[in-house]
Amino acid sequence: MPELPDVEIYRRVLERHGLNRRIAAVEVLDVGMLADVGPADFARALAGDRLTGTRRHGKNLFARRGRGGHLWMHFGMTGALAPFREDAPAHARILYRFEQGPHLAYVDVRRLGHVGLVEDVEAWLEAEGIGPDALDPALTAERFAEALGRGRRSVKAALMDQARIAGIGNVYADEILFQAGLRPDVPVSALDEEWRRRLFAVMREVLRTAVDCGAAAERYVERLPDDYLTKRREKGARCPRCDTPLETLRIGGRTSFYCPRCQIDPRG
DNA sequence: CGTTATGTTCGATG
DNA sequence: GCATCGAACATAAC
Repeated sequence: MPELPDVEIYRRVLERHGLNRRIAAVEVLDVGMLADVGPADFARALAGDRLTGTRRHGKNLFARRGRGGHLWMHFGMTGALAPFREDAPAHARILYRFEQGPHLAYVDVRRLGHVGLVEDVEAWLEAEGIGPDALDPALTAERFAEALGRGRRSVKAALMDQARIAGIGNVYADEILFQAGLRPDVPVSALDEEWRRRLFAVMREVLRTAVDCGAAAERYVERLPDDYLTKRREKGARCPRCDTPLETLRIGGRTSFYCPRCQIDPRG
């Protein structure tokens, strides 16, 4: 589930296994994953180099290269970064081989992710139109409130808009709205400052909790608090708080789970 | 076979 | 101009 918490875990994987080690070779097993760079240039840029630092912004992961510039990864819907020693994991698309294992594999079943080279991260984020990271300490409640906007757009669509706040996807948007007690289809124009502050605090809490529970790990969902909606994301499930059957909505082509009793529309 | 799935982008439509 | 909707991308699981 590569949303912010999952990508944060991959950042830690990269930090732990990929930093300051000489890259012996890069194997591009699927050229289609590369964005704006050919396999030969990509491999040549990294082979012999070292990664000297990591950074995550929203769902994007960057690794600083010793020679300058950065390696960039986006995980799409099914991407992951996994260490391996002998055989590469199933659906591995790019292998980063170090002189001694473990090596790292960029894995992506559906191949909707992208990998490439980025020179200047700040300039790249600006050019891509990506908003402030949801967990950036510099993101204040005031900036968050402003970023949500004031239009007719639904609060869920706004939360998932990477140009406004970067890092939230379908699953965590539903969780944040459940924990905040807000229906997903409420237009942002209906949110007063108090609701915006509440949404901000809940967003931080939910994302931090997901990271702390080891997002992206096998069966990490089980470690989430019992009152988390994410544990019940399936048809016919009931609200973890009041046992009311959950309902679904389609917003932006994606399914939204919500509790019709615990989540309200501030307009009444 | 049909439906759905954590993301993003693009073209069409309101 | 802005927001929304469906389709597309590609693959697996139920």
